[in-house]
Parts: sequence; C-alpha cells; structure tokens
Amino acid sequence: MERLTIYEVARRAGVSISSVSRVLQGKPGVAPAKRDRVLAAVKALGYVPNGLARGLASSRHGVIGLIFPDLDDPSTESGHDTLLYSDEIIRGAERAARVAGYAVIIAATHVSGGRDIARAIGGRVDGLVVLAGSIAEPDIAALAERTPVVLLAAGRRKRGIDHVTADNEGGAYAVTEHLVGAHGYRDVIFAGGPAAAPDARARFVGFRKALAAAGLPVPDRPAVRGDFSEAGGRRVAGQILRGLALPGAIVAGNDQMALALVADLAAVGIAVPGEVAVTGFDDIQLARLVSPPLTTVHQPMRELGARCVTLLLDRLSGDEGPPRAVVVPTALVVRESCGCRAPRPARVPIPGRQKS
Amino acid sequence: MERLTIYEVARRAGVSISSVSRVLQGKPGVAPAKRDRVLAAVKALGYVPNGLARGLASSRHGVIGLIFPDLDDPSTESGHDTLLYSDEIIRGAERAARVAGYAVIIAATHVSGGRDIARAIGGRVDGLVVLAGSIAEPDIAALAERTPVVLLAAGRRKRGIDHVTADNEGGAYAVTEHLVGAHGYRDVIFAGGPAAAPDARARFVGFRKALAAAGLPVPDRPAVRGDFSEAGGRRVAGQILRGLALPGAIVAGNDQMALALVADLAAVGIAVPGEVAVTGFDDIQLARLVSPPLTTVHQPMRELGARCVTLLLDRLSGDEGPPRAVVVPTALVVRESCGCRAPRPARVPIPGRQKS
DNA sequence: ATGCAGGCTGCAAGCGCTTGCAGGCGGTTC
DNA sequence: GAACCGCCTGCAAGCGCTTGCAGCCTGCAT
Repeated sequence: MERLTIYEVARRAGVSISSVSRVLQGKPGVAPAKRDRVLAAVKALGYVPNGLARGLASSRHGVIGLIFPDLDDPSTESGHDTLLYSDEIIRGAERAARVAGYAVIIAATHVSGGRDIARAIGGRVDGLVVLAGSIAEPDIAALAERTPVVLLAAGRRKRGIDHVTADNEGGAYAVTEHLVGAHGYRDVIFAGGPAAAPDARARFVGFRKALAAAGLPVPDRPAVRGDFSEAGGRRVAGQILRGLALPGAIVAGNDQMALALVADLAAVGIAVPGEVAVTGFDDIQLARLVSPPLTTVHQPMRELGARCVTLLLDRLSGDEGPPRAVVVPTALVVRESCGCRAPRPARVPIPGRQKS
Repeated sequence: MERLTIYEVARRAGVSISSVSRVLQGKPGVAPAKRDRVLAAVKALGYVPNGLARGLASSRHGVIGLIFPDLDDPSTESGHDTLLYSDEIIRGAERAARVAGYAVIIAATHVSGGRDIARAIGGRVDGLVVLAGSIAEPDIAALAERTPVVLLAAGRRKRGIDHVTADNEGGAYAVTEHLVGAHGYRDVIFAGGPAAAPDARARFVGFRKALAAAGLPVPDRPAVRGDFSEAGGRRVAGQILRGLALPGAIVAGNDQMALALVADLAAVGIAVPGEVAVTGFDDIQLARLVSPPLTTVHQPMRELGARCVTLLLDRLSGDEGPPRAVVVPTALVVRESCGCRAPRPARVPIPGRQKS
C-alpha cells in the first residue's frame, strides 16, 4: 500500500511530472507519442491521482456537498416535507455528479446546526446542494456568499439563490383536470396541506387553475386542510364526513393524507372510487400498493437531485447569470382511486386448497 | 470570498502558524495564554481549516467513502437485497462518521463498474464502507488490500474482511419462537428466500433452531421457497394452496413475500391470522400499514450503517486485530398477522354523514 | 546559412497545513 | 555558580499535484 505518486508514473514513462499531469488533465501541448507512453504507464501502474493534492494545487476539489435534513429530528419526521425521499435524491445527484467527474459528499443536519456543518464541509467542496429543511434560510443565504449553492426546495422560496423545485402547480393542475375532464366530476374539493408550506400552496394554485379552465367555480381556500400527515388526512376525513356534502372527488394535498382519507372513508362504508374519487400527490411507494391503488402525481426525486447538481455544475463552470429557478415536471400517475380502471396484472385465484 | 488561511489566524493572534496548527489539533505543548489567543482569533475570523491541505499534509483525509449499489440496475431492483434501504444506512453512517469528525462521501455503482469507482474514490478517503451488491467480491478483496474496508453484508460472506451483518438468524429465531411459544402453533413452515442468499439461509437456520428448541420436528429445507420478491410470495402461496396442508403459521423469508402471501391467501378466502398466521422479515415501511399489520423482524438499517463506520474508524485508529464480524441485533416487531391483537390507535368511526 | 516562430518540455514555485527539530528561556540541581 | 532539564516556539521541509515560464528543438521562411 505504498503511495503511488505522479513521480512513479513519470519515471516509468521517462517524462517529467508536468507532462504526466498535463496528460491526465487532457490538456494540450503534449506530443502524442509521449502521451501514449504516459497513458500506458498509468495503466500499468494502476495509478490514480491523489485528489487531495490535486484539489490543493488547483483549488478545484471535484466534490460537491449534499446537505439534507437529519430525520432524527422528530419535528421534521411527520412527513411534513415531501423531500424526505433523500435516497432517490442522493442517487440522482450522485449519478449526475459522477458523469461530470465529481464525487458527492453528504451531511445530514438539523436545521439549527446546519450552518456549522455546512461551513465545515464547505472547506472541501466546490459547491453545495442544500435540501430544504436542512438549514435555516438566513444561514443558507450567508452560505451562498462563500460557496456556490443550489437549493432543492419544496416550493419556490428564496429568491436570489439558485433553486430547483418540482412542478407542484402543474401536477395539481393535471390531476384536477383529469378528474374534471376525463371523469366529469364537477364537485371537486381540495384537501390542503399546511397553509405555510409553499408546495402546498402551489398545489392549491394548480387545482384552482384547473377548475377555472373548466369553467367551474373556484374556491378561495382549500375546502379542508390537513398538515400533510396521516393524522391530517384523518382530520380532513372527519371534516368532510361531518360537515360537508360528500363531493364527487377529493384532491388531497399529498399521498399520506389521501391514504388516510381513503382508509377513514372506507371505515364508514364509503367506497373509493365508487362513491367518491380521491387523488394524492407525491407518488410515495405505498401509493401503488394500497387498494385501490392511488391515482397521484409523481415527484421525480431522482431527477430533482440530478438537476440540482447540473445546475451547480453550470455555476462552477463559470455561469454567472442571475439566480435561476428550475422547475422539474411532475407526472400524473393514473391508477384506480380516481375511478379509472387500471389494467391489473392478471392474478388467477388458485383453485385447489385443503385445510389441515 | 478571499481565502482565509492559517496565516491570517497566526498573524492576528501574533503567533506562528505552527502554534495555530497545534492548537487546532488539540495538541499539547502550547502555552495556555497563547492557546486562548489563537482560539479567539479563530473565532473572530471564522476560520475553518482547509481540509484538503490538512489531508495532504497529514495523509488523514477525514473522509470515509460509502459505496452502495446503483439501484438503476434492474437486476438488483427486485427487492432481492434487504440492504436496499440505503437511505437509513447512509444516515446512520453519516452520523457516526460526523461525531468522529469524519465526512462521508458516497458513490453508487453497478456491480461491474464498482471496482473502478471504488478506486477513484479511494484516493480521497481514509476507508471504505461497501454495501453488499455494489462491488463484486473479488474486487472487494483486492480493494481491501489498499484501503481499510468494511463490508455491510446481508449475510456473512467474505471471511478475511471486516463486515457487519444484521442478526438474521436471531431474528428468525425470535419470530418462530413467538409463533410457537406465545401462540402455541406446532405446525409452522418456512417460506424460504433464494437458496443462494446468505441472509435467507441464516433466517432458515434461526427458524430451525427455534423449532428444535421447542422440541418440534426440524425440516431440512424450507417447505416452500420464493425469491424474496412479491412474485416469489405469490408462487409460495400457490405452492401452499395447491400442495400442502395449510399450516398453522408461515414464517416468510421477508416482508415482500409475506405480504404477497397474505394477499393471495386473502384472495381465496383464507383469513390471516384467523386461519393461518404469517410473519415477515425486514420490517419494511409497508409492513405496518397493511391489514393486518405484519408481525415481522426489524432490521436496524441505521445502526448497521453506524456500526460499519465505527468498525472502520477502529481500524483507522490502529486496530490491527483479525477480521471482525459484527452482528447487529434485529428486533421482533409483534403486530397482528401472527395472531396477536396489537392495541390499535383508537379510531372512532365518524357518525354523521350525508351524501350529496 | 541564419533567423524566427511554434510546439514541447521540465523547472520550480506554490496550494494550506502538519511536524520533526533545533533554539531560547526560566528554573533546577549539585 | 555552572551545567542541565524541560517546556515552548518557530523554522523549514515536505504532502502530491498544477501551472506559469523560460529554454530547447524542431521546421520553415529568408
């Protein structure tokens, strides 16, 4: 495990380290013959340049940091944030970074401690992707002054700083339109998320626009409101059952609420989608597994992660333009809770059976 | 954003950079008064040492690499591997690393390309945590010769290299014992996983030991065998319904199979746990959401990740002992599919309702 | 022949920090 | 009172690689 340095390579190829370095960086100004020899030596030795030294000398680390919320924090755990699916986000980011020759370093923080950690990690990265909820907004701004930062936000929040968002509005528009257009429901209500959540608002906006486009009356506020959690869904169910006339369809602010809603409706004998159609938002894993499978809007977690990285890389390569806001499209996923009859995988009931 | 180096700090504190360095590293041999001045200067300036330079000079990077399988690879995606929950694993690893002052860098690989990536990333880390399935075994071995490596394996595989594993055997023992002991089932069968999977085997071993301990007949091979996927569960259901006498209880090799099993049983009118008890393994999110909630064995993903890191850190700090195999305990999660009547969260059916 | 672009090369100066070492000092020990 | 001791300090030599720059050597135009 003795250190293999650029000197070894140079010696073996019979050139100076400068040339090796240049070859490795694909820089011009090295005679083809020499280049080949270097390459051969590199391969023969199995040489991998020391990233540290490289970074030190070029002040280009080849690493981008990914800061996400620490879910141990119970205040965050409630499904409050649709960005909890860090797994897919990380994968997307990692892949995008890798193709560009960057590695991804990660850190999980509580909102409070976020700043310190970000600073600590900041020393060794070229830029940071910060997931909403991991660092308090003011600290993000401060951070952004010393390091390129891209914010992956649930909704558009911070102006003045690059961020990427899923198209919540468009997604909500799409489901609503599906309900109104394809199914002909005219009495559709929106079961909102927390009033403060930007993504919840955006979804409501999409909902309203869809209604408006269909020439239906447009409510000012969500008919009922939960908090994106399962409990919220239950509460909403209660509100609906107690007070309101049962609508034809309910557009829930997210899947968790939709799921709880369906469950509670079923508990009192209301069939979904028979008596009322329900749709969700997020396309959590569970959505396609419940019965009826939930019609919802897919959030492209992986792509969100990837876009953050590509945006960041643009900045790193010199893009000096004004702050950008990238909106990644969401996709309507039609299953059965809206009333559609999705083709089910054939499942033949097994005939013969015998009890012991 | 001008670089803030150790020189600035030294100048401001009126000392040499050596002293600053020593103070920052908590090394002895600096007069208390001077130490205080340095600390003050550091704080005042908001100085954060450059990790790169530090790493270069001390050849201690303060970074550990985490290599996990790239789930884009369809051949892996089938839930084949219980270690897919990278999210929690990453969190656990990250946290453990952070408390020790290390950062975590991640890379996702396909089994094939794993080696190259590992090497590439290897240059900038102190050690690697490799999740099973991300790199071919021989390559891991090769890698382990140049860098400290800890393998997070589904089962014990590679001897000769540090690894951590969930206690599959113990978990299986626990569920089985629960079925036999608490519920008194005497005809319990095991719905196995893929014959080759080490974790599947370990679970079967636990199952057998529990039966043996209870003085029941011990089968040589699983009564039926699936492949850990949903389809596998269905196949198992078919086998049971078709051929076997319906047993009192079925210990499924994992949750996915258990879930499919329950579904198919239900489809032909067999009540779970009424007519047959079913248990799973893994405690996937879905397990507690289905009806009946699945009694299963919890895999402590987070802790697995953390243990890998701590083990690795031990090595980094000089532990030269023989290869270690850490087994992290699993936990029996009793819900309802085993026949237990778990206390459900009160859910009062809502009275008044009105149809539109 | 002589001169002069270019294209290649390798030298050497760092990048910011760690660390072995020698020097300086005040305090001890015979 | 001289020889020592031990604790602090700062110097300077790197860690492995990038890169500006000067030098060298072609080839080609005078």
